[in-house]
Amino acid sequence: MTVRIIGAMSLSRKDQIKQTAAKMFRKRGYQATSMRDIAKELGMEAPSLYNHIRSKQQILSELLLMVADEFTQGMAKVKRSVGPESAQLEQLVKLHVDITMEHSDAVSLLTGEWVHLEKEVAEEFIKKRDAYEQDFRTILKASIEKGHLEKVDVELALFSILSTLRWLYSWCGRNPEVNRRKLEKQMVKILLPRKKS
Amino acid sequence: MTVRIIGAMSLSRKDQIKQTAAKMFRKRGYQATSMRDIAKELGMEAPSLYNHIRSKQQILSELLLMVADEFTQGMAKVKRSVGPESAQLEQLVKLHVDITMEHSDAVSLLTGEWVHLEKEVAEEFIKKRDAYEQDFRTILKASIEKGHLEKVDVELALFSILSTLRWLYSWCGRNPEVNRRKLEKQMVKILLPRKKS
DNA sequence: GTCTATAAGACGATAGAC
DNA sequence: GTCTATCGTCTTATAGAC
Repeated sequence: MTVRIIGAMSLSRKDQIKQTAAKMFRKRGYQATSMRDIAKELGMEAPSLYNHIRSKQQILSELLLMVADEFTQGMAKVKRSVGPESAQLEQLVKLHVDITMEHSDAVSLLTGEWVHLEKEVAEEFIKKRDAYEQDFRTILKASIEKGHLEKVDVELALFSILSTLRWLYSWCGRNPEVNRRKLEKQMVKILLPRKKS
Repeated sequence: MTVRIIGAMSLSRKDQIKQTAAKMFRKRGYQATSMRDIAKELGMEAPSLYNHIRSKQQILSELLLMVADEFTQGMAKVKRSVGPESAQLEQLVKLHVDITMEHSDAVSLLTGEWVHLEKEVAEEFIKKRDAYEQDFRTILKASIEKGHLEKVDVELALFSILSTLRWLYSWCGRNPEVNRRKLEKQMVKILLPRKKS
């Protein structure tokens, strides 16, 4: 049951479990984290977890699909926005910074732990990831073709940008005092080198 | 026993095991790959593996330390080279491309699977990784200060460059026909934007 | 909603025959 | 050097008392 307290939000037991699991999956990996480990961290016994979740797999899939949906919805909003593609690219960098700072543990699972999803959920996840990358590619390509960005190989530039954005969570982990605005600004400068005219 | 055949190199049984394990660790992760899985892939029974290796952990640590040493030695060679730092940076990009194409499965383990190393080996690995990054930082910093590169935040630029180079293995996995020279050239262009004068 | 007890099986690794 | 048999431990998950 969800309980609200004035000035703060008390998480439901299920959300506590998911949050704790995310932190442990991030540190040790999904397979190396047992239900006993998660329970112990929460001060309870492993079987008690099953009163709140159906399986260990459900924890992972809900975490990953939640973040994937955040990215999908963010991309939809960017696509609806008016203005040049170069401005949309800046919005995408900000989207990554925002989601990463909001859900850094869950975001950290996007890179390596999704392989432990069972077949059906894995397919759903990959579908969403590929659609996101395709949208990103379209915007980047248009921006380069219109001469807003340096002329480089689109695929390799996309790869480089996404590689950096995917690893942002480790940057935020090492620099917890990071200022969101400054980070966004520097990231845009490094990842989206404007064409000199 | 190692056997040489004219025109080809026959791997020792131990190297066969390491190579097969690397491929499976890459695809499913260290923890999710059992000794039985590895043995089956090689057409043998799990206990037979122990005639060639001492433990599953030994396979992982030898793979990771081998690649780490490749990077350490490559960096030493770059540091010994004469010429401007901007040229040294280009050599580093080429170093990553070379090692990644030569040992792509083992390289893929550098990003996520090193966390499964046992304490002592993990510390050795981290020490080497940190030393490598420190050398990279020194060269990058000098290059920016001397005005060879665009003026950007050194730490964030380093983070971005290493993020992309670390993920190169997945690029090579998806583009197997990739031309090494072209890849190096494009990487330099994207990662090391020269200052316009 | 939490517990204890336990099922049913996978794991890494060893012993010892051949 | 490979096998079969097996040890001891850990795993996810369930049953049922409270």
